[in-house]
Amino acid sequence: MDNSPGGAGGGVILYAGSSGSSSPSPGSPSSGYQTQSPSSHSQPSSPEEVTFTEIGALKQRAAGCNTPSSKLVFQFPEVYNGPSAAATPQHSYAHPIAGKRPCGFAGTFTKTGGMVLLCKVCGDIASGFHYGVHACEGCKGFFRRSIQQNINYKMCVKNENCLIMRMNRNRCQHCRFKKCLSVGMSRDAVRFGRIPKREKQRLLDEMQSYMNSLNESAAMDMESPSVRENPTSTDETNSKEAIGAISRAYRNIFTSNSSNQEKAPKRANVPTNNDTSPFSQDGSFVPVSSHPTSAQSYQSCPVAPATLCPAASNENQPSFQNVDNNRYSYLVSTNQNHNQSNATPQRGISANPNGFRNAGSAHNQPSCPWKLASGAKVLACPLNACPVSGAERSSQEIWESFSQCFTPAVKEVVEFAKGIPGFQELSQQDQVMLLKSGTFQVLMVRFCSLFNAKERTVTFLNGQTYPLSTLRALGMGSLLDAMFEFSEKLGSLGLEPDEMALFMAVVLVSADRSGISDMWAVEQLQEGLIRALRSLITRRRPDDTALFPKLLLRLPDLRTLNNLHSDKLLAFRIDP
Amino acid sequence: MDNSPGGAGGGVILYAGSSGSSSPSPGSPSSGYQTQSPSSHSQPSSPEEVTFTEIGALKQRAAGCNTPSSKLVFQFPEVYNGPSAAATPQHSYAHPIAGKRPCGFAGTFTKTGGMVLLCKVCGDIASGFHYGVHACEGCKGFFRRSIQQNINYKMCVKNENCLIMRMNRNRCQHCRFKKCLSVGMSRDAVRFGRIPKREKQRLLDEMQSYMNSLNESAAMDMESPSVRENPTSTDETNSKEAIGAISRAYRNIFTSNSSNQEKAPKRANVPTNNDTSPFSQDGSFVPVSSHPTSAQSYQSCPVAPATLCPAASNENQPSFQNVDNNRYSYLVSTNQNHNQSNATPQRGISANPNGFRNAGSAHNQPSCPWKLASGAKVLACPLNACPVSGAERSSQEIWESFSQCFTPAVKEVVEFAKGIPGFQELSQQDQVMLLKSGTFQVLMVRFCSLFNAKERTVTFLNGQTYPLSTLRALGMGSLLDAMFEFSEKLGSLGLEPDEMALFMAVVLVSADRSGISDMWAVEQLQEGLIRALRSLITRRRPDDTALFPKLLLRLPDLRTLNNLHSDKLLAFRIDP
DNA sequence: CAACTAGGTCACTAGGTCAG
DNA sequence: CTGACCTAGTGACCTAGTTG
Repeated sequence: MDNSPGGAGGGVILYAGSSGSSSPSPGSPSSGYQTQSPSSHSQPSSPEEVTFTEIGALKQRAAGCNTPSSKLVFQFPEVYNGPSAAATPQHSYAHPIAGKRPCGFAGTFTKTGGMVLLCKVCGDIASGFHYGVHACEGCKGFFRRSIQQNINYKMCVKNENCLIMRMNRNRCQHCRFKKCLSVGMSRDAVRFGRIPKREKQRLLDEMQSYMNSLNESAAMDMESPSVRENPTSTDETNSKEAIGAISRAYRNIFTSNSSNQEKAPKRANVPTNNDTSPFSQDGSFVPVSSHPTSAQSYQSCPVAPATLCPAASNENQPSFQNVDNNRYSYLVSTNQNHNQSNATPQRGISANPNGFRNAGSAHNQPSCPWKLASGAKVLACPLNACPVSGAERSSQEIWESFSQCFTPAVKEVVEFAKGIPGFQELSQQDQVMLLKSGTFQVLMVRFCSLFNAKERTVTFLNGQTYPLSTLRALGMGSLLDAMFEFSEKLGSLGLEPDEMALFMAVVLVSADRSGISDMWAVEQLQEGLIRALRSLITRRRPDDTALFPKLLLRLPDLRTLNNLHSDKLLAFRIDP
Repeated sequence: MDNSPGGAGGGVILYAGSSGSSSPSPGSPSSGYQTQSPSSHSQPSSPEEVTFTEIGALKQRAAGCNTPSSKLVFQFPEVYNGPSAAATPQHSYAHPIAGKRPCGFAGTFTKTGGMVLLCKVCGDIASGFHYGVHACEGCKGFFRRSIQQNINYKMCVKNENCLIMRMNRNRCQHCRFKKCLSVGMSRDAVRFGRIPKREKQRLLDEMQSYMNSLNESAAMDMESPSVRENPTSTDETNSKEAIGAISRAYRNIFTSNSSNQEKAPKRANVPTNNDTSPFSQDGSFVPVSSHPTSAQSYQSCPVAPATLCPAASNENQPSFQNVDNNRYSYLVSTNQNHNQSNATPQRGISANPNGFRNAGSAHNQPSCPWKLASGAKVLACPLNACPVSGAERSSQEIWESFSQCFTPAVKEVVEFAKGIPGFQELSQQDQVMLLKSGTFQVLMVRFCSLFNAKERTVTFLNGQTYPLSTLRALGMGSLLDAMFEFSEKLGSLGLEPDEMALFMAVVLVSADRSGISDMWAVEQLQEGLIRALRSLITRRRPDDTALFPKLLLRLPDLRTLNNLHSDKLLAFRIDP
């Protein structure tokens, strides 16, 4: 059973904060269920607080941190304090519901304790351990019906490797059932009765260590990374070496599927969809984070969180800064495959387009914040799975799922940065600062091709392509236009992959300087990279002397985009 | 969580009357919808009629209903208690779903407890939550076909901003599909299974608070006045008498300056408008609040919701839109003092940069400058003195001053109603109910000339004229467009003052029927008025047999406008 | 007993149909 | 092509039953 990383059965773990906020997730079982005993029902129903996920909340809190430098780690919820240790008692939330849990976590998972388990099949919030696996009510019911009636679903219309996520789990029964089996669902694996303490403890321990590792790794990714490979070292690498190293990093990280992206982002309208997914299939994603689930990621993520959002940097206000950082948004990564509904409506199933998985909650959507008419929320960021969210989703949910979408992309940027000769020689703090203010810009460059200036369309991560007019109608105004403009300009330069890679490196080290402690080192690095870029370009196109300066002129544009983007994000976060 | 905006996704809410019966929804799926047992119906007074009929369409569906004839009405909720009288019960819903509402409402309509949701795309009655949005069978099917077949509709022949309404939804596929996307329809947003209780409860709560707020404000204005004088008497007035009386009331009340208005608002460019009075100014538009219907708005949509009046923007939510708005420059209004910093940056008084003409004097609106920058609030209703309020004013203040603006207009409608032969014969409660649901519609007709379709401008009460484009930039989208469209249509009919007066009377008595205790009396009154209207028109233009039906076809449009308007208002009230 | 889950229920919806 | 209806599912909740 469990394969899951998590061990216990395998659900993906998400921690919830305690606070009360609430978000129940949409699909989640929310309160109801779990709730404790029936008796407890008495309570008002759900208190809202039950929330699980609170991601949002966490996020926020995380935001609070100021420490720029450090880690972006977040704090976790109280929950974790001491991990192993005695701990648990810690959080005692006052939570109503929670209240009842004796120990901290204990009990609960699901709700209160602080953590939430995700369905191993689709990533929605699990309502319990069903048929040997942590699964949501939907997958539980689906599996039940499947075996009870011994249904033979009709063949998958695609390649039998549909990625099953909450939002698309109903599109391919064949693959859904297959996924159920693959994650270990079985009538033979049924477990009744209360969870043995032993197992519970094990789960907790795992979570803890998981959390710890997350923190560490995250932090590491940014900070200490230096350690690892590529000790390229010398800061004096010459241009050729730098070019080679950067191109390699670019290729390995952004282009390969390793992560999960597809390669080159396709250009927007790509009609074809190939099927896609390079991603591993299922599990794939999930693990994306290696563990992590997204949820956390944010928080923790060291990476991400902070990093991104560069935007903030510009602002003066500190406070906002943090805010922004956390909220970053982003464009996605890649892989897209395209199949989208609108765009390519081909039938039902889409593959999952995005490679991002959705972890939990909600459905999808996400991204850039815009709202629409009635209750829909627009977060039309290409990184998002879908530009508009139904009204039924809370802002938190949307944010959450959005963040799941962009987290992988952010991590890749971090990896890419580590591949830049000399980057790891900077102090950890400075590395973090540059990433904070430059991630968005790097992503903008990277995903430039998602914006098809000619066709006036934008392809989202999930592969869906929307006409600019539509998005604009959704309220995406200036930012979108600015992105298009930028993409058009950059695209017209016709850069080769290696040139693009180098340019991205330049962009990163040219990011906002505020907060940099060793300015000189950064500038040296920048100079070297710019030199390399010029040499590469000049060498390749001796006649086109204008290209290099044109490229540099894109930097101010990126800065502006960064600001616009930050504003939007901030706005969304504050007032979704 | 969910967000909100609509709660559940956002449909527009309509309350249905109690009874249960019927109706239901057209397309409804079988099972579900409906209702409860008849038994429960017990309640209320109103007989069953739940009809919403919007004239046309609804009718059909509505067929079930009993009330045959007429009405277009929808029902209102119980919400209103009687103002005056003791009567109404309040609604406290005990359980949402439950069948019985303590009060009047009882029946359930569609899903949620007692209310009917409107399609977010076209405003028709929604058959459920499809593709993430409350939608009617038509839009659901249209969207399904669109994505399944990946249809690329041919370009809009107009400006790609066709207003999609039930009546014209099939006129432009391009815009209809666009609207579907903009309201959030997506294959990724599909939700299966039953509605989580929590969500349902939330929806109900929202409705309730909405209703309450409506009651307060609306009720107030209307209630008391109705009572008095003029026992006109006979209910049997013949057409001529009725015509005479109504024309007189129209002339005395709407045309004269008696009230206090300032003089004629200028007509901005209003070309034609016959006679018309310049309305008094003040009162104008608004108030819709009366009640209406739809409520919901979910929370507002943030974005663009657009519709009407009130667009709100405020600090809190800055969604992108706001952001955009912020960048908007202000226009200022006029005379007023401006003191705000943001507001009028430019010189002190600025002329109006944008072309607005300023006519009148000002009123009070303190800040009219639209600034939108930081906290500006937009409440761009023609009845308002100024479309935008500075951030320094609280929502409450804005609401209050706005209410001062429209109160006179509302009172005039009440006076006019009293002048309608037979109106005062109705019970006080029924008078109030009709006024609640019909005041906005009457005002819409009355102030039709404020909308200059040719010039594409809107003249506010205070005499200022603004171009449509400017208002649209402030976030007033669909409602404004809908109002323009309506004005254009009505204006093209070229009614004479007396015809207009009679039409207004018909509009009033044709308003939402919910909550009416003596339906028969109302219907009789309506019949008589319609007869009078037909006779007047026919007599005057024997050749134009199409005019009368055309006029009646405006009623559904008014209903739609009422809904749109209510949404906006609600949105503003909930989230200014 | 209390903590849990398999199954049952039935409130709901995606899609298919086919008359209009 | 549109949209009223119908059917096969879906999944939120509940409860009987299991286990510590």
